[in-house]
Amino acid sequence: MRKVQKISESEREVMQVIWDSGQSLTSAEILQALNEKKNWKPTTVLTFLARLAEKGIISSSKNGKINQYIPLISENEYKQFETYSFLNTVHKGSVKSFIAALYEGDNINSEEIEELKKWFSQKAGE
Amino acid sequence: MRKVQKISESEREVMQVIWDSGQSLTSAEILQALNEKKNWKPTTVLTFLARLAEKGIISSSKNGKINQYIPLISENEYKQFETYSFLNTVHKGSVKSFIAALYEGDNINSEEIEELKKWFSQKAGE
DNA sequence: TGCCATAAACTACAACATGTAGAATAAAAA
DNA sequence: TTTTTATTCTACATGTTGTAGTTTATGGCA
Repeated sequence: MRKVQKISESEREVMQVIWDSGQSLTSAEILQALNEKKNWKPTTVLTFLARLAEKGIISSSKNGKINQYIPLISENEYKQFETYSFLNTVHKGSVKSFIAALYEGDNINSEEIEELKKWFSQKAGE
Repeated sequence: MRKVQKISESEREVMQVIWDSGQSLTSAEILQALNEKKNWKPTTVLTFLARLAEKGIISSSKNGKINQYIPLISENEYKQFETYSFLNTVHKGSVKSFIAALYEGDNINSEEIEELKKWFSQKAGE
């Protein structure tokens, strides 16, 4: 995973469309997918795409006059990057601190705890 | 926990001093504590303190001409807030997605997993 | 009691991020 | 060749952040 840069909320929404599609998309396709939820002008979305390219998150390749946009990093890779930064800045790198915050803040319920217990048991055995 | 606002990196460093002290501090005390690591002018730190007060993270009460700065939310409460926002924006609220990102990104080692397993066993029994 | 040191408040400003989109350009279609 | 249209450039207001000088208020001291 090369040097990733953080993306903004709007950029994240654009990426979600691209990641969800599982393939490369044209701006028209991206526009259409965003159409329902967002009220962005086409050029606005194009700006986001340009910025995502600058940030090294996607690349665009021209096919005639139409661009194909393809992710350079997967959603998972990006999440890993964000998770890692978050853990370090807010929790000084401590996973335990993170889990404790979830627990104390009631952001995790007993089902999730059960699930995680299973998950940990399994992983720990590997 | 009232409506908390996110704080910047520098503001976080100032808060760390206050939180670590476990009591209310004067700006002089804060300055001194920051002195070793940071090269901030006194007024710079005062600006951070003012912004922290605006953001509702601390309050200052005047005692003569000297201010006492005291946290309005604890470090844990703040971490809970940040953790909650992070989980929602990056992981769509899924704890499992978070843990998976940690695991896949090699941000958690087997000792930590062991530790968390214990932690979960204990918590789940409560 | 009036002056002075000093703590705090106010003001300032550059750099960057973000949302927003019009204007210009390039290239395909008619 | 003219027209349509996708993409690139340019622009700009607003907000955040780091940084700190200037002004004001106030308690201590002469």
